[in-house]
Amino acid sequence: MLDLQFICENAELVSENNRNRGVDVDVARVVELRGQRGELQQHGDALRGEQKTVSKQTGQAKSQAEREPLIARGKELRELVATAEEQLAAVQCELDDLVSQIPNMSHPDAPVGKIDKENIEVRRVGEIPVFNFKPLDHVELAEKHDLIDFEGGARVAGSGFYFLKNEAVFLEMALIQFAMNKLRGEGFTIMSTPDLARQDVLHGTGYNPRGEETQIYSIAGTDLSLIATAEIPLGGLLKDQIVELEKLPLKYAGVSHCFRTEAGAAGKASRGIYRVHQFSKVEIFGFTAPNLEASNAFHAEIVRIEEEIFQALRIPYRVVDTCTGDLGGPAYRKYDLEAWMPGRGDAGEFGEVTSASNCTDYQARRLGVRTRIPDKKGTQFVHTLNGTAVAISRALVAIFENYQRADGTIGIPEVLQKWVGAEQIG
RNA sequence: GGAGAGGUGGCAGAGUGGCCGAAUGCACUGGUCUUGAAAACCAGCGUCCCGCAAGGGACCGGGAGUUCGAAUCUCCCCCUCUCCGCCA
Repeated sequence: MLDLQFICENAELVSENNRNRGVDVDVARVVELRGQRGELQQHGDALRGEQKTVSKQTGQAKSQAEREPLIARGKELRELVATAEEQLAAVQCELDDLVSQIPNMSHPDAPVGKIDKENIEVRRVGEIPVFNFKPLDHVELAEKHDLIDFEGGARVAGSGFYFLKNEAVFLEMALIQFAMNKLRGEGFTIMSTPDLARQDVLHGTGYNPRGEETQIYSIAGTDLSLIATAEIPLGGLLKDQIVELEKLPLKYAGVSHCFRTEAGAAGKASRGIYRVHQFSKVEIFGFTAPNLEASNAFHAEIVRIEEEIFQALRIPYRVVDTCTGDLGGPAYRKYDLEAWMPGRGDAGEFGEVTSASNCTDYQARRLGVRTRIPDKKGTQFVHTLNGTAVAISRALVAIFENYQRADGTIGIPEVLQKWVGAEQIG
């Protein structure tokens, strides 16, 4: 959520940003509603002020005769206040609805574009493997080595679910171990998070469980939903808290299951475990001081760590600067890592494996995470950032496909071998 | 899941219908005193909304209700603690 005052004072700028992001919100209407809200609020405040005075006088009145006209006026005021509050609530409701649709502002250097094709490749790292045989994709490899049971997953929970089997299980745990150790070494507090979250936490982090095209599974009869990422519980961790400035930045790494309905993704359905309803992920989340120097620095740190993880796994990747139309609501700037996946497309393609977003104060404003700055009155919203350390399903695709060998075996990345307890599969 | 006790400012904790945005203590900030510190004393010290400001308003877990008036009474919900049951 953007600051309402900022929106109204920079209506043209906000509208332009909306256009760049492919979002259509009537900003002029927001300005109009804000004016109405101010008037209604002052009107209501005045009525409540009188109500307060009258009720106080009623309490101090000495006789019944003195009291009666005051009580009568009080009854009138109760009606008037109720009406005023209804009007205010209606305006506030429309205002909230519009404001919540306005995306964050964008970094001035973020590429302007509508779709992911317009993202800009920043750099490539690692050697794309050349095979002297026809490489298999991860589904074929998994079948050959009995690593994933898709039929069993479908029987239990439907299409899009799967069982990991054998070395794939150890690989999952090894990737989590590896990422968590790395992050702890970088000074992060490591967490294992709830896999469910309340409605207000979902909303605060920018996820909408009720929308038509929601990615979120909801638990019937409760206000809980399955989380789509540990970003949700980690963001909610400090909901409505005031954090001391000296404690920032707060750096967390959380492992969780992630659940996604993938509604609307039917057309882009892909083979195997690239796009699934459930996977495990180690997520990075940070709260920084409320200034761009602090959050941009932490953003760079997240990207550095993500790259170091994929470098350590020896998987070739490229870094992509996400264009405005592909940023989503909360991000101010976003970098994705795309790993080389030899089994994808006709002759291999890059596929997204991580993303790193600076959400500035957009999430914090909704979540109510604030800090105090000396010499500034009141509180300021902190900046929040999130990034993927490792999404297991996507990482497995990249590992299987890049590490396959002519003899049919699959190598295991050296840094994971001590946890997997083997050097290769097969 | 059952029974009970609770949820008040940064923390502790009083407050059972108007004099309460809220006693008191601790913490914190400034000052006096002191060579300095401590102690003592004095003063200040919540968040949010509207407003250029002066100022006004909201907030005692959340929501609805009763009342001229609710931290205080009623109902629903959430959370915490204790005990019992169940259970990884």
